Amino acid sequence: MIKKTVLIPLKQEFFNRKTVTVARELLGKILVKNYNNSILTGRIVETEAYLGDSDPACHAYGKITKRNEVLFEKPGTIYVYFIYGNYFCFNVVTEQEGVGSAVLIRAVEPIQGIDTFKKRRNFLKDIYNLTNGPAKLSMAFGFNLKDNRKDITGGEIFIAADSTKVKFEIEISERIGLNKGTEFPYRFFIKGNRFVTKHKFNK
DNA sequence: GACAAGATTAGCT
DNA sequence: GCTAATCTTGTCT
Repeated sequence: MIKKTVLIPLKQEFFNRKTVTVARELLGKILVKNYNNSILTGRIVETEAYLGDSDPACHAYGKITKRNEVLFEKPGTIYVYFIYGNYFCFNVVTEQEGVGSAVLIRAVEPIQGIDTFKKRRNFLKDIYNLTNGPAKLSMAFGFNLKDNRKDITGGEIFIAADSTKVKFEIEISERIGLNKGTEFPYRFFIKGNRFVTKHKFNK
């Protein structure tokens, strides 16, 4: 049922564009992690754009600190941060070096390694609940602070184009879970996909 | 050195 | 639908 596909990492140029563009085009792409000789993959179905200079909700808004400096690195850098005590969120830095912007991966559709995902998610049976949230997918893929600052264009973690070329419609909404900057329509997700986070905007 | 807040989730009602 | 859990980071003293 799962076709063997050739996974070629997206290059740095892909991320060296406007954050909103990258966020939209990341939909349908394949998130890949090589893990102890096995491989974990998932189709990206939901993203959010965070723009550094003009976006109060972005970690990079304001001044550079030790925590957010990764956001100003070169495009294609992985930015993982810890939140609410227990959870990680997985971002990819966009635009040119020195611009503090990134795309948050909010949800993926599991493709390979579902057994591993389930194990990491406390043997959850409902696959629609495995990776439909930024912290959930980070748990399933095993992302943590050790992955912060890594290069996503060539390493054990990367994003590949979808060779199956499945067609889908893109839906846009306001972002989720923020106190500031919620008015920006920077959230992108695949219309009708069951692996998108269940939320008020998604009803 | 101490404290408050946060791009969330799980679990219970 | 609501609330607790949980800890890193930034800011202030």
